[in-house]
Amino acid sequence: MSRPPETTAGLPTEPTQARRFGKTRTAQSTAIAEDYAELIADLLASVGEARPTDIARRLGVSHATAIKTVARLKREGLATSRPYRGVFLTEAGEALAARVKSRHRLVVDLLRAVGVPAEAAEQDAEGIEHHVSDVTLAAFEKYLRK
Amino acid sequence: MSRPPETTAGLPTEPTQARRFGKTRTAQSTAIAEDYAELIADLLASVGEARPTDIARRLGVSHATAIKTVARLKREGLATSRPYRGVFLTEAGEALAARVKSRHRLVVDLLRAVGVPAEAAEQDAEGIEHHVSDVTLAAFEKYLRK
DNA sequence: CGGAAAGTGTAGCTACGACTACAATTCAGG
DNA sequence: CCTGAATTGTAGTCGTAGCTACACTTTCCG
Ligand SMILES: [Mn+2]
Ligand SMILES: [Mn+2]
Ligand SMILES: [Mn+2]
Ligand SMILES: [Mn+2]
Repeated sequence: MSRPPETTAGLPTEPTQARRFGKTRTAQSTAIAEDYAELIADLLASVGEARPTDIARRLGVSHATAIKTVARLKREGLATSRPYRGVFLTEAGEALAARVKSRHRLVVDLLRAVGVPAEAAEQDAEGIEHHVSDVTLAAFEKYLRK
Repeated sequence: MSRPPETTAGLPTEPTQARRFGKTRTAQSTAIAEDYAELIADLLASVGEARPTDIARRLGVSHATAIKTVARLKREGLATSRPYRGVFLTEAGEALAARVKSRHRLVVDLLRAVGVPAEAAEQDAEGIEHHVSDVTLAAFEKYLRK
């Protein structure tokens, strides 16, 4: 019943390290979808509609890029849209947006709690949020409650 | 002397949000270079050489992928290598590796300090480390010292 | 109500990072 | 020393995410 060690000579074991890097790569591929979902939900809630141009302006990309990525979200069952109408989220898309939003808040709160200035916390959270596992998230919550 | 507001109706202001997303995108494009630099430095220190196959195994990618990315590091002045010899780091590459390594450690330490279990901390740090600004890093250090 | 402006969509390009398949080189055992 | 295994390198393909340029709708005003 002995498992292989997780580290040798300072370095983690090969399979362990490969798994970690692999998960990080996966997270990066979902990061964009998550940001789009969150932003679309925010726009729908605050403006009432999510137009490709608005999405593009918010993200700081060209409208062509935004439209292409929305097409990917549609392919993945997260969004819907019809030509010259705004973008909407499917149930799956809304669920994702909700999860992402709460994660975003939690990460910002944790950063603030350990003394990170507001603007840096907001900035860094935008990237960090996509790499925080559920286990870590739970630890953040527990820490913040105390 | 009045600056434009950073938020309106819950959402950050357009230019603010666009800047944040843009920085996150940049961070993601440098993340891979950072991990390669850190790993090559570790291999050089612990094994004495950094072979493409070893790099590939550690990262969990094919050797072809590793070789191509090393080529990019060379193009960017971070690494050197000659056919069928191992990979080495330039001064710039070593400097990057050192910075990345200390950041990695700090992020893990911070996560552990707020109660994240060891393996989750290691896993998540691998992604988070690329999105932690100097300001946040300084805050982490200060928090850990107390 | 008819344009012009704004918004939307498409085409075609680049760069990156991943892969497989195959070619070339190095290196160890016999 | 020579030959086969391991390593290294290269070619070609895919998907994602950017961009600009251009075409097509919609919408808003005069
Ligand atoms: Mn984000
Ligand atoms: Mn976010
Ligand atoms: Mn990393
Ligand atoms: Mn790292």
